[in-house]
Amino acid sequence: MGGWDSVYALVKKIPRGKVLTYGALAKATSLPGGARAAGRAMAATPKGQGIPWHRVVGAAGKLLIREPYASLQKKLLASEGAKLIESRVDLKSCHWIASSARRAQAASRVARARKRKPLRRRC
DNA sequence: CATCTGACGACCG
DNA sequence: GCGGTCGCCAGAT
Repeated sequence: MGGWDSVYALVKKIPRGKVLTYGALAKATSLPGGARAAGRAMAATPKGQGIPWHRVVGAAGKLLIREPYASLQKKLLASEGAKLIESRVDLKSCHWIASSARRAQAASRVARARKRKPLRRRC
């Protein structure tokens, strides 16, 4: 195993309905080898660990993985409310940045306050 | 031990 | 916006 634990940890931290690009992920975790390493990390994602691997997409929000994972990812993202356009995700509204976790937290709080109801958590 | 293969991204035409 | 090339690295055969 490599230092991919930090990668998985960060992926787990991605808010529902948001996505992170391989490049950003690699950068955020200081992964050597860049985006490719992030991709490998995802490919090697241990199943049953509750890791939302589907929230990790390509540079332009494009879904790069192939079947059968592709359809599954689409399905999961769609169920989370992510803006899906064919095989892409609208980063404009769904891109999440680890650096702005603080801000995202605030946004999350707002969303929660808006509903005032316990939002059913998936995954 | 040598080689191949990929869940990538930046660049170029 | 799309497709081809190159660099990069780890795991599989």
